[in-house]
Amino acid sequence: MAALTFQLQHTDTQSKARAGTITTDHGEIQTPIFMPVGTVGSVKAVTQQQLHKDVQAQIILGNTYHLYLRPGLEVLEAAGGLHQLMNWNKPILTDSGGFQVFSLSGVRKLTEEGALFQSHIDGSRHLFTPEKVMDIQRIIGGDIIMAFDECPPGASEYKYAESSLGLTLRWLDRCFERFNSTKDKYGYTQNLFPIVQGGVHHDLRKRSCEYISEKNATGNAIGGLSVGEPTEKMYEICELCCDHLPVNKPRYLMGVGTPWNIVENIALGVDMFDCVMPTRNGRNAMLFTSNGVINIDNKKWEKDFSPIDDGIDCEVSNFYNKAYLRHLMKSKEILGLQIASIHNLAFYMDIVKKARQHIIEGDFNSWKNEMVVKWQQRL
RNA sequence: GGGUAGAUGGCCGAGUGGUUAAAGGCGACAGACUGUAAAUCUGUUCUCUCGCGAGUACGUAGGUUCGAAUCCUACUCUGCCCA
Repeated sequence: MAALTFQLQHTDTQSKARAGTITTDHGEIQTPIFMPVGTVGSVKAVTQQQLHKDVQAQIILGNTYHLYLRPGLEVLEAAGGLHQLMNWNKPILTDSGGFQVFSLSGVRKLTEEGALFQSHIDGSRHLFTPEKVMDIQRIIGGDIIMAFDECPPGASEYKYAESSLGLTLRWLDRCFERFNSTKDKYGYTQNLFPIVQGGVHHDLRKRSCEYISEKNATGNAIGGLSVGEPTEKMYEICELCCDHLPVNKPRYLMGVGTPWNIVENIALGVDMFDCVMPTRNGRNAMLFTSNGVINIDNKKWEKDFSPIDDGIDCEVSNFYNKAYLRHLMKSKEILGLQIASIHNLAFYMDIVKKARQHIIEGDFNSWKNEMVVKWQQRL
């Protein structure tokens, strides 16, 4: 059992895109990669079998905050970790709950010590400290676990972003200290990824990257983007971060994004992505396809019996037609949510798979520029 | 045949003299969603007009009144009860 490694195989000449292979104790991950989000130990509406066969997921996410509240550490530990509980034998990455510090802002309080949350389930109070978050993630058993950070809103002023970053970096030291003084819980190696913060401010981001690089982690993450700032700002900051993070370690851009966001950020040097968009928007009738964006609820699809998407290698997307999926969604049939989620995830996986091919073949940039226009079209 | 309750916008259903183009729900039609408090949320939904506004509307036909979905009369239809 060994720490995560990253083998860089190709670097694009026209852009900063890279193709590589991450090796974990639960198998390999071909990068660039998209990681479906399975917050509570479930990629919503998609079975593990479907994740393997139809989506062809290589790694999925879980969330510390949610799993800690339910099913709770006792169950997770008794199961032998999340892999065992959900029968998922490929890699898992767990987010730290840092994003919940941001998104549950109505029910939490921040201090130097940590973040005091009020459970959205029963209102009970829980203190998350960097140490506790490391301990919880050890028990959940993610192959990759994330540092506990604060994710300030995209519009944050310099002063707030600076003090927030200070807190995040102090928390980072405590995360590593705890992580390094505890052991892998289930026999395979767990890896801690630190997270760059600093809002939209260049010097803060640069300082953050430098600080984080010194940790010499097996991979690094960029957080605090696509949280309200303009898209161009996101690209600008992302590029700056990529330029200041180690070349030979995977770079993970957290929470991004649309299909076009993903290929644009691949072009800037990002290797890993996660986002709720394919599943959440899928459940809400928005389909991302090879030809553009579809709101499958729209009347125009009522009698369109063509496949949801025959431009990707996914049996579900090829098999079901638009009129049927519209009917299912309008009827609030559970099958509709499943099909939409599987299709969107398969499309996302297809994007990163093709991106990788084009990076290796050397025509990534022109392919990307063509696809970005095509995918954004509203059908 | 007798009695009784009722008839409201695509549907269900509030409203019993003016603040009612008419609550609410459903349906329909759009929109939003980026490390998931989201199978959620928002908007529109009589006609004409970009809008201001105007015109038609609460079974049908009359009537009372300054004013009626709301009161009166007749009719039509529907539910229920009794024969």
